[in-house]
Amino acid sequence: MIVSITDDFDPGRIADSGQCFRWNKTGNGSYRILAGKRCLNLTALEDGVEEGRYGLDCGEAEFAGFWRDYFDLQEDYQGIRERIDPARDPFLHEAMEHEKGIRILRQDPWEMLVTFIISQNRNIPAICRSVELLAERGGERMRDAMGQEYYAFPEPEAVAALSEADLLSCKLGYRARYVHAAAEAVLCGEIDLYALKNADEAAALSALTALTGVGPKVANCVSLFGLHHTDAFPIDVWMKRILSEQYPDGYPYERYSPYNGVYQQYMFAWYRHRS
DNA sequence: AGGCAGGCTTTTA
DNA sequence: TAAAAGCCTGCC
Repeated sequence: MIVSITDDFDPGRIADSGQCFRWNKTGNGSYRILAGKRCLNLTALEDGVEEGRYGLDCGEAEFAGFWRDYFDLQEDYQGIRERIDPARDPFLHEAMEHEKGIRILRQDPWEMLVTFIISQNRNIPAICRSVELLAERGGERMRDAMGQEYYAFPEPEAVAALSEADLLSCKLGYRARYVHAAAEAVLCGEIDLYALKNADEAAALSALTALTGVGPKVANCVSLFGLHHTDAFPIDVWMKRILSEQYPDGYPYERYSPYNGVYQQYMFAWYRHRS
């Protein structure tokens, strides 16, 4: 099917934003997107008809039932950008001008929990490789609409069933036991990730950080990318630099609520591209 | 109590 | 060799 997207939407910037690790570039303006058990092949159409047209290898029902929500298409990102006064916050304004097109995907909380546990102390290529290896070890083998093979993201049951050697072979290192513990915690009901979607932000963060290997940074990433709590504000080494360099007198969290996490994404991406 | 140093697997530049 | 979307443990 073909879809027209008029609001901010730049697949290249989303793929590069560090919120998803299973978007593979397959051509000029084309991406193969894996999410949970699903796969979507997306291509930007340069047919001169109008801007923002994309070809998708799924039908209307699949799009309406899953992908529209996944891309957060009901949200108005242009409106979120326009809340910022350029004179009052020139750095954020500059970041948004350069990184326009980023959206906060509505990804699966379990997938985000495991992915961001894996992310700690690693760079993006290494994270992608480990996630892919984990999917190969524990995920169901699937075929997309074109018959191409891929692996679903493994369910908690499958991850819990993997041996320590299996997990170590995914290049997880010391994170292997954290991933296994997270699977056990979900299985035994120690944490209910889906219930956290409706919990308030503080409750979600404290439930997440109670898990072994999950600190404030990972918990905020899971909250922002997996629970779609748009006020969650992950602070990593890059954001620490941004906050100290650009906001020495403090960052206006209150003023930017409830979209702190969205603004964080623009700043994070821009700071990395600029330096 | 709360802050801080050191260690941790592996990959990448 | 240092750094990478960090966290845990032990020590003070």
